[in-house]
Amino acid sequence: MNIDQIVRLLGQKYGIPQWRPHADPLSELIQAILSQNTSDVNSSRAFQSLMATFSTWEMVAKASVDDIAEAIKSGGLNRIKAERIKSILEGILESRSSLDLEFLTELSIPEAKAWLKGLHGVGPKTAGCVLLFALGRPVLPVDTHVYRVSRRLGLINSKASPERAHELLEEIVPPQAIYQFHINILAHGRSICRARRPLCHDCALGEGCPSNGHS
DNA sequence: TGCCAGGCCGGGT
DNA sequence: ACCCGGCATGGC
Repeated sequence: MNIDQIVRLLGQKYGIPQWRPHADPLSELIQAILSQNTSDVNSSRAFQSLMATFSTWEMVAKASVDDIAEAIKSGGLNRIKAERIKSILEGILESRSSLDLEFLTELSIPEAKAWLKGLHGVGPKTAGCVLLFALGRPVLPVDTHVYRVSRRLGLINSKASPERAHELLEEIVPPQAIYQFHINILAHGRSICRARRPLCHDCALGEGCPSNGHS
């Protein structure tokens, strides 16, 4: 089963998500950091609380780690995330002199990704979220669902590391299909395809799911 | 109750 | 190049 068939089957099962602009790149970055290894209920509460506590990102940059950690407490991992958010905002202010990441649109995808990953606490998944959701670039954020389900479907070698999965999947998935692939793989991974093992018997991507018949 | 959630870093092999 | 512990709250 090739990538085009999988994209089509996912589309039949979950619909074709319509592209819509998300947040500005800096807000997307903060949201992505808060979502790291955290349920979306907890992380979105933390983001709302952060916005409600501080009126601007400049205020967050000047706040103490303790105060930021308190504001995002409901998200979990709050101490380490508060340190990362503060140091990232301070770093952007120092290097760019304003808290604005729109300049990333002028960079190539590899350049923009490298710049983001240079920030402490920003890995491939977080950088990918900023590039795809805020800037509309054809980059695939490989989170646990994308990683696990892609291996289950046989799209990539089950032994590939998460880092390697990023490279492999970006070669496989057509740029124009990345957004819907990401959205629908998450839908599939959150509902049906939840088991951690690489293959299973109940992963039903319609009749053609290659995971059918495995145990 | 115990396990897990849209990662990433630092230290060890 | 991998592997692993740490980080921490809220939901089920």
